[in-house]
Amino acid sequence: MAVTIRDVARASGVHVSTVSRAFSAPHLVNAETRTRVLAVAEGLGYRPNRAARALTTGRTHNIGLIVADIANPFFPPLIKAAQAQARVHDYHVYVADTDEDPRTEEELIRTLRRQVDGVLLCSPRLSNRAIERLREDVPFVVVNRRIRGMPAVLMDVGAGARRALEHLAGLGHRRIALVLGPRGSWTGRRMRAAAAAAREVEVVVVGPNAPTEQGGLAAAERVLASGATAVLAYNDLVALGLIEGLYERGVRVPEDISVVGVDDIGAARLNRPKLTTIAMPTAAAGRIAVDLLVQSAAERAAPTVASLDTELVIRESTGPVAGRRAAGAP
Amino acid sequence: MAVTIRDVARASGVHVSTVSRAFSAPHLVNAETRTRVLAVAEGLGYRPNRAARALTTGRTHNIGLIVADIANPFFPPLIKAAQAQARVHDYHVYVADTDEDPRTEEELIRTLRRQVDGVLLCSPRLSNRAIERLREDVPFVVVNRRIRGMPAVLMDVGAGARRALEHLAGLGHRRIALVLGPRGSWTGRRMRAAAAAAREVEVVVVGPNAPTEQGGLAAAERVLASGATAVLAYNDLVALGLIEGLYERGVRVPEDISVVGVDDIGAARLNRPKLTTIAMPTAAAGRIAVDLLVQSAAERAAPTVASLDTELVIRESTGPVAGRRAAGAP
DNA sequence: CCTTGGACTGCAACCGGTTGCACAAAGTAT
DNA sequence: ATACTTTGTGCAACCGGTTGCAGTCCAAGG
Repeated sequence: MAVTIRDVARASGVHVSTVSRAFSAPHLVNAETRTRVLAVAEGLGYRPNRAARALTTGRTHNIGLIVADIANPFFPPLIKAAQAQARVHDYHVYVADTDEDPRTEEELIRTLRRQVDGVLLCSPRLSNRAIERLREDVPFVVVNRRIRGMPAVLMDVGAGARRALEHLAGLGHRRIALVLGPRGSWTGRRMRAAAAAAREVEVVVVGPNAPTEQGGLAAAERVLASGATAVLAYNDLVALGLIEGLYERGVRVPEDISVVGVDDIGAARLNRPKLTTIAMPTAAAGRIAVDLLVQSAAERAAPTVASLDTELVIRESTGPVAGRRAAGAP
Repeated sequence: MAVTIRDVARASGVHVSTVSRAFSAPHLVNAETRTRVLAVAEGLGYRPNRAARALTTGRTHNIGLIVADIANPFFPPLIKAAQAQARVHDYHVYVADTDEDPRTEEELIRTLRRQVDGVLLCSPRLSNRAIERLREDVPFVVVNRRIRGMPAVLMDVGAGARRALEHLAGLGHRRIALVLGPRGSWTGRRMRAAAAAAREVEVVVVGPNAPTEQGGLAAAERVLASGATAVLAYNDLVALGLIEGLYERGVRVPEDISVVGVDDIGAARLNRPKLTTIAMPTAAAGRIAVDLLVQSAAERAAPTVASLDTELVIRESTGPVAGRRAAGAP
């Protein structure tokens, strides 16, 4: 059916092992033999069968990319970058979605385990303990989670949150609601820590919530009840949902309440008011995570942790606190 | 290293072939032998190696999913659904992004060819001829493209565009700009056909454009020059970019110009004004496409073409033509 | 001239499963 | 009791590559 290494060997009058080496160990074969073999292979449209190769070498040249929700706009740029970078290393990427469910996540890792050289775990919902157990079976690189002894790519939301709180404080806000996402989220904890350390502002926590527009929408009531004049939301979806919920209740953003999101998804730029948000370097994270994975699959280097900077992008959803504005414009 | 079928065979006192059959041909093995073997396998944490299995059976249980741009919000719901449905059939999904480049697309298909049982081509940029040539090597299912003799999942944008034009005509619009996407797009052609067939409205074509916010933004000038009072955009991103561009020029939506998008991406609901748009059943398309692929890989049935309905979702970006409104509210 | 070593290439085992075939045991028809 | 099925299992070849080992050829060194 498909053209195999034996077809190439026959057509070029050498043994299969020579063909094999022409592809995967060029220095072991005579230069002109090699070019001849490659030419024949090209002519026949031969491509090595990766499954067969994986069987002997133990390297599949596949990586698994596991995310909680592909449709969450935070992930696609990361997936895109990871997939592109994987191609650079001649790797293919399995993408799998856990639907935010830790059990699905674990099962996914188990089935993927033997078909990949490593797994990229993006904002995993699994416990540290579970992840450490599974790591016996397959190398991991985690994104936005810190697990000791495990390579990771972190985005510095803590610093971003700090800057956001300063920004809000500078606008005169003194009581700020932190609208969190799912329980046990690493980024959520970083935001919480930043909030706890903040001087001059008082932070009230609202949550946990679903990390979606719905979650934000549902949190609107409690945000109003909290008496906060500004909000730092778990992510942009929550922020946008929240703005929608506030709007429905006749509360204006930023006139009545300021809102800051996290991620800088496309909709943050498109929405009106345009969202002030902490931009996450998702594409860079995807690229670097793949590099770490490929590298950690190849060598036994010490696990690297990359920390990427975030950036506060100030747009239209934040403004001076209501009282101050009135005072400023007599 | 990893536990293999031989480990299981040894531990349960049977031959490897019996273990193999316990998994993949249950009816050929004694019921109690089978349960014993499965129990041992479970205890050892055995999972069959798919690469090895693929080698003999010729079925990889992988499918390739090729899209032009993962980050384009049209695709993630489709990818998510496809991936979930694949799991139902015990398939894994490679996701690959062509960056809108036909050459990349072709190369991707070539490298994936032997590692998958079939490829899902979503809104391919490749020519029909090229696709027909490649199909010798691997079964395809195409989404939003019609190629004779090839299974396909189509979303009926034509009907959607017709309804959108009727909706606009009903609001008094007589001159409508059709802001297209990339040259040679199937959905673009359907929209064009629907526009050409429209009675009572005059349609002017603006394009081609990039299928992105940038494309829409860049088209704003030409839309204004066209003298149209309403716009049907290639997709929601273009529509949102266009609205932004109009807004920058002091033109209001829907007060001055009405805009209809296509896709119903998340941002369409979040944007203000909320976008009137033709909702595409992307999740259903992903699910059905996988079913067709799995089925066409298994049997040699006649290629099926599934056509899915679209729905016009009327929100806030469309309204009565400016003159009429004035007349209606004296 | 013989030895040594390097550069190539072939041979064959092996990776982890699947599957056609042979065969034994048990059940059924005659 | 004999012949014929049926059922369950083992044997071994095979899928398409990789790789350690051995053998050949030739150039350089002694």
